[in-house]
Amino acid sequence: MPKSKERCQEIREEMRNTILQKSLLYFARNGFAGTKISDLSRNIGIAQGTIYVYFESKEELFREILKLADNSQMLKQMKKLTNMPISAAKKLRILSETVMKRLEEEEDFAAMIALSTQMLLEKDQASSEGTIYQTELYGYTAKLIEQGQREKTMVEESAMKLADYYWGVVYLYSLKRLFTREYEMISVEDLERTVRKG
Amino acid sequence: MPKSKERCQEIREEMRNTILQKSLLYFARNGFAGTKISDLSRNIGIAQGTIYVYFESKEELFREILKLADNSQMLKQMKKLTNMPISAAKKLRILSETVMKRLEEEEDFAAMIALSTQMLLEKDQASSEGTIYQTELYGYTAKLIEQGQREKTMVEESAMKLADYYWGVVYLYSLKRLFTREYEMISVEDLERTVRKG
Amino acid sequence: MPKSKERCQEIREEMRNTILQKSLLYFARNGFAGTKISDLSRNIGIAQGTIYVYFESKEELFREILKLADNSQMLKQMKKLTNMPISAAKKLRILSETVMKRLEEEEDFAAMIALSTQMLLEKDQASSEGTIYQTELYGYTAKLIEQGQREKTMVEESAMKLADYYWGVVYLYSLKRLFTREYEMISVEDLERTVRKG
Amino acid sequence: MPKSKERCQEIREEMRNTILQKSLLYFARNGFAGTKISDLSRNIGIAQGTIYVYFESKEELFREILKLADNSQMLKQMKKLTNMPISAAKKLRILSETVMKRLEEEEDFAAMIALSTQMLLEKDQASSEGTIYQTELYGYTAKLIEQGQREKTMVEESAMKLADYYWGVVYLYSLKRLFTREYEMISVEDLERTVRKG
DNA sequence: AATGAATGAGTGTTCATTCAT
DNA sequence: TATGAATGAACACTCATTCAT
Repeated sequence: MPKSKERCQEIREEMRNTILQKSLLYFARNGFAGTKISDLSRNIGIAQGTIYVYFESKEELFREILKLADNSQMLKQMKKLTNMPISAAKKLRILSETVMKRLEEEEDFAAMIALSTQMLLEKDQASSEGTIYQTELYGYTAKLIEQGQREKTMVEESAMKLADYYWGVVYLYSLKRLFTREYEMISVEDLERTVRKG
Repeated sequence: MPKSKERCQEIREEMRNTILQKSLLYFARNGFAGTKISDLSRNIGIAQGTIYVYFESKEELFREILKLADNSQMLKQMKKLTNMPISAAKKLRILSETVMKRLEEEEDFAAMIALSTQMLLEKDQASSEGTIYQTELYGYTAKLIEQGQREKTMVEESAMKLADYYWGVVYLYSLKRLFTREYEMISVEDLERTVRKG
Repeated sequence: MPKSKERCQEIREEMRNTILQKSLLYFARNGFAGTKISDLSRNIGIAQGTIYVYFESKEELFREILKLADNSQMLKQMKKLTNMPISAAKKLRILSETVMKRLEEEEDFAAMIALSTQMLLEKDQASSEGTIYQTELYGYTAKLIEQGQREKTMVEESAMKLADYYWGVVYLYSLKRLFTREYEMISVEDLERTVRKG
Repeated sequence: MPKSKERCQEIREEMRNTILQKSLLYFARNGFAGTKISDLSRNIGIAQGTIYVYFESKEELFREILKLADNSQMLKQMKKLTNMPISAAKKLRILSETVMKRLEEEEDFAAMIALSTQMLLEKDQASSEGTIYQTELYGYTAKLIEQGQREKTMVEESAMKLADYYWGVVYLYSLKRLFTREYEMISVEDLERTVRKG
């Protein structure tokens, strides 16, 4: 009596997601070289071999995690925000509140930010796949800042540099979220001061 | 012409420093797990065995590097700054200018900041040796901020949190300095906005 | 309509034989170590687990295959041949024609020869089960050759050595049959020259 | 005091050859899949890691062994033999005596024949590198046989098929040499009967 | 002191086998 | 009974460390 094909597929998908999600956190905290398959599998609660049922190698697993960490969701929100008929200051507030809330509530979000920003940092090659969304995200943020500059609410400097600064600080507090138990999260206002005028 | 004892000692000291300095950069860029002794020694231009003439193990080498990265020099400047009879805003300017200048000019400084901040992040145990100075540095910075708060030039929030934020941003741009070839460094004003009032 | 016990048994027997026959070829081509259960089951067109319904282990499956490859049929023919009142030369011709015909027509025969001869080669221990028939076959062939030596049609050398030579060449062309697509099969006369006098 | 570059190179060459030679026998006897690096290194009397100092992988080691087993020496002799002003029968005798003598005296020769013939068998792709010499060897042997056919001393059949048969028998007795302790080696005359007329 | 070949414990990966469905 | 996902022991390979030179 063979298992139903559908149920099988379902189980596979479930396990694959479990591995991806747990690995996301593990890799974000320990880095690629610092992650041992033996530790990782123990952490997930499966046998080492099981990982290789779903992924060809440690490297492939890592690459798949980076795809997850592409922040396409964040990007989608940014696009929507861009087209809204409100002031840049208000847009920034919405963005910052969303980001800080997710950072607090979702450990995975922090891990995704951490990993994708690290990739952006460590690789000068613009070709790396997982970073397309990231740089696009920066682009939209820069546009938001430019609007703010026209409205005299944002600092008069290279918008791209400021966008990079803003998301850099988000990266910084993603690291804090991931590594330290007790820490003081900065406020939305603190984050906004990276780009806001007086 | 036998070498004098002193000359011998001198040569030893020289090699030891070369190893430490080159390793500092290598570890800062690749992390502890990501650094192979084989790669490291090739990068330094010596044989693998030579490292073990000067250091007992990879771990000991790393610990010695962390000692180097203790930023005692920065701390000394902070202490001096604290006692100067000038406004907090001016003190902050002096500090920020020094930091940004060193960041630009000395790659080693960036590496030291990167490593010591990472240690602070990754280890919740306050006991870790290399981080004493670091936290002391934060303490002095908090005092500076508190002065600024009394003088109404600094943001009215937990001074320790703000100090942490300030040095966090310094860490962020240390990473940029270490990893990316082309990047826009933030200005002293950008850095100061982490703690300064409008 | 519940299946009858017999029908059930029949189906079992059928599957078991399918596995044995397909495995025979697979093992003959890839060797024991070179055969993966995953590849083998894919080749047969069943799930990996199914093999373990019929056989306890890879080793047991291999042992069962060797039993199949015992060439008892060949041996029976040899016995019959031995007692026939004809010249050794004629007997040899009948044997050789049968062998070469089966080699050409039945891939399984080639696989059986290949596996059983390999066992004979690789194991010095005469105790190994699957090789009893084989050595018996060699014995009867030696007798045939001895008759030929008396009749002056066979080479005057150790009959056992010549029998071994004869079947060695059969093994050789079993390998060709198994591994190469395009090859020239030797003729019956070529084979017979291993033992026949000019 | 660094080791002299020359001595170092020498030591490396020596160890590399030891590994190659010992592995040749091990692979010939156990096949690629049946050879474990752990067993192999124990057999050689070195640590597992040492193999990877000299070869990138088990596969590369095997490829290098196949290059060794290319029988270029045998080929050279064949070329010389071809041009000698003597009868094909005499050439065949010289060839056969050389081959049988080496088979008896040099276990490595048997291993080389075994491995290179197996490669020839298992790979239909004519592109495989290690088999160039082998097929060339067959070509020269076929020429020798053709000369014999003109001189009426060799069997009147496809010369290439006969050459293949001749070397097939050599392969067969290489296997016996490698696998069995006590065996009767065929005589030079036995071997020659593969191609010689009455 | 400096070297780099050799080592073997430790890591990534495979594969025969099990087991819930 | 048949399945194929899950397992973990065994295997290939790496790398921090040692040691003869």
